[in-house]
Amino acid sequence: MQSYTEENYLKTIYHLAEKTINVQTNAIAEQMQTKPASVTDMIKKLADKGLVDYIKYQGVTLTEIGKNTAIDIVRKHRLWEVFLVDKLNFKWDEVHDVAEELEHIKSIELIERLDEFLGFPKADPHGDPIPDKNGRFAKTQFIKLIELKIGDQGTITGVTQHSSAFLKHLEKLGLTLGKKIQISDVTDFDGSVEILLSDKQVNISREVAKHILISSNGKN
Amino acid sequence: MQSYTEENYLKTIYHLAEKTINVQTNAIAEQMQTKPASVTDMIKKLADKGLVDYIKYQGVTLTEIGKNTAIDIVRKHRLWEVFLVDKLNFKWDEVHDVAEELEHIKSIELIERLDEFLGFPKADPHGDPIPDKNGRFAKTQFIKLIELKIGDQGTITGVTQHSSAFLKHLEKLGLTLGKKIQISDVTDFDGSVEILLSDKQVNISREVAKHILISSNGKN
DNA sequence: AAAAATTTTTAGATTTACCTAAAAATAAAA
DNA sequence: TTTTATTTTTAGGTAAATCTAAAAATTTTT
Ligand SMILES: [Mn+2]
Ligand SMILES: [Mn+2]
Ligand SMILES: [Mn+2]
Ligand SMILES: [Mn+2]
Repeated sequence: MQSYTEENYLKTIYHLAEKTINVQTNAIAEQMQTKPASVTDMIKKLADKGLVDYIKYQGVTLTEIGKNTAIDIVRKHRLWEVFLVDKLNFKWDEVHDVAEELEHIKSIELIERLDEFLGFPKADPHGDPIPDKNGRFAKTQFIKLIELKIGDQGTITGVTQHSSAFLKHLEKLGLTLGKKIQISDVTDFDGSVEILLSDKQVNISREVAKHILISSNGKN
Repeated sequence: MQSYTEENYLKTIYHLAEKTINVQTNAIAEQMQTKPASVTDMIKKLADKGLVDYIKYQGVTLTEIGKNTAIDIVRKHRLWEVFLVDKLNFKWDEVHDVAEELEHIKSIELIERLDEFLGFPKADPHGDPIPDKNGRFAKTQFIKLIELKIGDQGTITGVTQHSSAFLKHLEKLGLTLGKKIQISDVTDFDGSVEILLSDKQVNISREVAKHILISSNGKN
């Protein structure tokens, strides 16, 4: 059984490991809003428990057990987010912090029944895949909106930024999950992108375009 | 903002205060499954925070703020219990431990929306009243089944014991909330009570009868 | 290959929530 | 009203998760 804190470390390491093989102490510290010295302490503890492999100065990787534990926490987090949005009518930008707490409730029965109650959803309100009870989920192969060319079409299926400010911004522009879009122009000056929606046309900054994921329906 | 632990102490003191004015250190320790010395430490801390009034060797009482905080935790606990039973199909004997964790999730918005989602229930699966968002609830005036006389009728509306063993036992006997009963006999030998249900007749021990609450529909 | 910069670890403290053992206060019995 | 029993508090310590400051290792630059 892991503590609330250990679980948060495992989840953070899991997400960071999606970018780099060996996860660095400083990266964990930044993500967890703590100090590198504290991270070193915790890494040693997790290594003792067999949840991470650790070589001094070389960063950490999750062991099989550590990875499974992390995936289970991610599963809980995303299922609770679905609950909050689908059942309690929260907006997609309001659910993260509460799910951050709910993900630590320890009851296998609870989460399996919640999964069933929600109809075994495949993705959370931000388009992220929800692992099943065996930890399996489809590795979604999305393309970043920023990488699309003029004329390309697709459907918004995810975001890589979960801050309330960012999500509210998308909401206001009408860029929500499931919306079909087409790139109508890319500005030379600042790289901002002009997007054609069914009813209107919106302009988004390069920065925003970086964090939107598109499932492409083929070129043009 | 209180810690998980402080909240549990406040809730325990609140429940104990329903029996005695001044709550004793040892009573808290027993309820919290901890040592009296630890209780003294925590009491001092709660007193410093203005959540309890405390005189050395004289026990504690909740301040207005402390009481409101406790009631809010009780509200959360009971609402989550309703959720688990009504929405996730848990049995009434399976919900306590999970609710014990869920009650500490800190989000006013969450609990208000949950309340609404559940249809503003007035009582939890054990018949205990659910405080509204202002902390108000009807002081239910139930009588213990053990106090009924032969011929008395009533409806089961609560229990004063939440252990799984006890609740499963009641379930098996068909003694669930809302059931109408009539006392058909009280055994001299061991004080056990014979109860008439709509369809059958069951015999319960004195000990069981002590923990069932009845809303009486008048004598005989 | 040194020097400089960055990253990471150690050393030593702090805070929270516990504990045991012993002392002090209060309540009950003789 | 002593003596005895019970309750409660203090004293001193532990473990988890932090922190700051300084030392050590690694990486990058010159
Ligand atoms: Mn978390
Ligand atoms: Mn999400
Ligand atoms: Mn609790
Ligand atoms: Mn209950």
